[in-house]
Amino acid sequence: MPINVAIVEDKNEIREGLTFLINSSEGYRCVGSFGNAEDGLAQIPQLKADVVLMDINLPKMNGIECVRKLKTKKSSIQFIMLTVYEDSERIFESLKAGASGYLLKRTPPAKILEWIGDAHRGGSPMSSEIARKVVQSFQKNTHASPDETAQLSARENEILTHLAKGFTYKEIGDQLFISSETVRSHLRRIYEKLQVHSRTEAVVKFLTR
Amino acid sequence: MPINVAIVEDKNEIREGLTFLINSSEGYRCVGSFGNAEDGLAQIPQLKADVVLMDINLPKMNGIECVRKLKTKKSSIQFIMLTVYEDSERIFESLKAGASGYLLKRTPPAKILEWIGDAHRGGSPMSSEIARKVVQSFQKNTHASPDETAQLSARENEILTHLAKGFTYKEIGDQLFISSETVRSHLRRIYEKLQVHSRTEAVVKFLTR
DNA sequence: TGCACGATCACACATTTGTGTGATTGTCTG
DNA sequence: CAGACAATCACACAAATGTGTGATCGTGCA
Repeated sequence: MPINVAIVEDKNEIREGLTFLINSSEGYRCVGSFGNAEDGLAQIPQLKADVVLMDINLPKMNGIECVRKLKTKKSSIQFIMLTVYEDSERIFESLKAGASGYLLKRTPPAKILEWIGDAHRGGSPMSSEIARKVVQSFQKNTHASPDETAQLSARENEILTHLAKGFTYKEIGDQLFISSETVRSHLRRIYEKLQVHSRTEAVVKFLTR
Repeated sequence: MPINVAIVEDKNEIREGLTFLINSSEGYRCVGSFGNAEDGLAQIPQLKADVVLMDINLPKMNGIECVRKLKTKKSSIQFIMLTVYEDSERIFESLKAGASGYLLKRTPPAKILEWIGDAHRGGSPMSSEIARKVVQSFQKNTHASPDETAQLSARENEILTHLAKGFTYKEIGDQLFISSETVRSHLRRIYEKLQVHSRTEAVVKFLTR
């Protein structure tokens, strides 16, 4: 059973090149190719596609929007963005929309087949430049500051976790089977350690740590 | 100028295998190999290493901790985790610690050289199984909920941004040149739209949106 | 054995917040 | 032009929060 691939790409030359590449390779079959997002959106759900190669820059609806819509209809399809854009914004938007891979068009054709297989097996093929951008956002969102939350005891962390869900002292106390006064005691220490003076500040430090 | 590589790996066989692989390849040179994190931590800063291959499971200090410490000392070195662990927790911890790549040990040796080059050129080599885990966390953290924060007006967003920094009503008013009463008015509408009843809940929705 | 420290609880008081009930002004749109 | 709506401000009162100043109990460690 070959891997069924569909293509959405507006440049004829590239689209035909990819179609030829896929059809002439053992184990791969191109089951459809479209020059715009609208056609792809209408036809792809009927095809037995396993993997879709999606260009981002398309005439009307862009490829990211197209993935978003298709993914909600047929979540089993794996989408690989195939594009020239290297900026973080487009990468993240694509991944959020449900794409599992993101490749630059300058990827050598031979590699593309490998990536398609990867995606089909549940991997997330990414050019390593792209992966770096993703990793960086990861590092920014998590690492960054000295992280004072590290000095908190297990119990204090537990309290803070509940605080970060918006519960009042009383509610937290009820859930942890302690009095609200105790919760306040813990909070006092937490504020001291985090050097803050309100729930909100504490929660911000906790969530963005 | 070859790429200088150092290795931290406790299994003699693997360490020697990697050393041989690197030294027998054009353009690569192994400038050091260590059987534990402590030795690596002490020696690597003196070596002119470009890329370090780091095992995670080491006798005393683990590889993630070792990367964290080395990265603060010599941030120009690129670290690639080379391990058997495939669980999200270790992957994320490594990336947060400053690793730029994460490869599974079952990666074919030939590929490893390619990955080292990738890392050296500023990429983030990752086995596609690993990339998938990273992408998934990305999708979870961003996508997900209906995002009620979308309905907020520009001004309301501004207020919320300040609120999320932990300022009191008075402080926010001063910064935006409006009275604290007005801030309270805005907050009232914000709470309504977000369906919450406290600053903390609002901030949580805002930060995790 | 003694002491530091985390976890628990209590009371008091000032401040901040959440919310009900208003009002005024400007802008945009059908 | 009327009506919707965002932005501004005011007053009042109850509830929640922040903080000072205590106490008790258990566990680990020097």
